[in-house]
Amino acid sequence: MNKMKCPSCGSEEFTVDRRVGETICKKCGNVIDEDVIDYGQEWREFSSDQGQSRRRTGNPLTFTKHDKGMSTRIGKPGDLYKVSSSERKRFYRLKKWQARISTAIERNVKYALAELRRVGSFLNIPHIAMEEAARIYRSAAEKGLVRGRSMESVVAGALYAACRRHRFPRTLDEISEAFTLDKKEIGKTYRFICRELGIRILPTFPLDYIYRFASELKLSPKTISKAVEIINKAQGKEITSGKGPMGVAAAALYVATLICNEKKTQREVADVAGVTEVTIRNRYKELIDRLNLGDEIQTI
DNA sequence: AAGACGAAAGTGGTTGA
DNA sequence: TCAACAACTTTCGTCTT
Repeated sequence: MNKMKCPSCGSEEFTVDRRVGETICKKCGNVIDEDVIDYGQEWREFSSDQGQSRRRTGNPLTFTKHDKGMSTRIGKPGDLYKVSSSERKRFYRLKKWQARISTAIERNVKYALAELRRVGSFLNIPHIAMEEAARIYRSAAEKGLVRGRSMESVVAGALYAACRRHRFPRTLDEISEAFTLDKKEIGKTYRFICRELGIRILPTFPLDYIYRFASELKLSPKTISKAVEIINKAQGKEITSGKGPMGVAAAALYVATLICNEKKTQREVADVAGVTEVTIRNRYKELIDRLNLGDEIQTI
């Protein structure tokens, strides 16, 4: 191993920031080298077999880049003029082919992922769910499921599915608003791609929604924990099964605000939860009856 | 005047024959 | 493929604060 020297101060000590792939001089902070290999691994090993087969170098694989971050480009922009004129012809041809290899699917996925990133940052989707959504979209595109449907609706469906899978559910309302798409259409494509790709989506739980709704309503921690308590009790008594989880979450929050003297109107709660006041009323009546919450509300 | 309540009719999706 | 169905929505009139 030959020793590197910092060109500006001559120091031989460096730190390597593996996350961004930079080698930095310890003394003067000069960036000596960029794009160094990340020695970490982005995959998980469940057995030594798997570990062997997955071992590789390069940037981490990611599904949120259309080529999974593994693109190969023939020639940087300026390279064409560094070779002799006879070579240049061949070089040019290779470049052209490279462009052609990028098929219609790749192009489509590229645009789709751009859209996905836009909406993802708008809705603050966790990274893991974004990766999942990208993966689902890619599979859908490769199976030709996008044909006959709008690209956006498939992206939206993939995102919806990914969010639910990772227990960060977004409501169809939120997603349809972000995409400016019809709710029904997203629901339809969502079900379609889940069926075709064999994705099994479990029903969501009221608890998955509580924290997000609560923070949108700017509720105090005390009220939130009360709502969580109510949900847990309700689930124990099987009041929640078969009911829409968002309605249950909304009702629990509404009751919690009454108990903790932090009143919100049914309208306010209904709006953030994407259900109607009527649903809240129906649910919260059941909650009060079955959990004997009546006394708690009166003893404020 | 705003919020809560509840009845009644309508919606879209699921299920089972 | 169709009808029954459960949950939820929309709409609207009434009561309460």
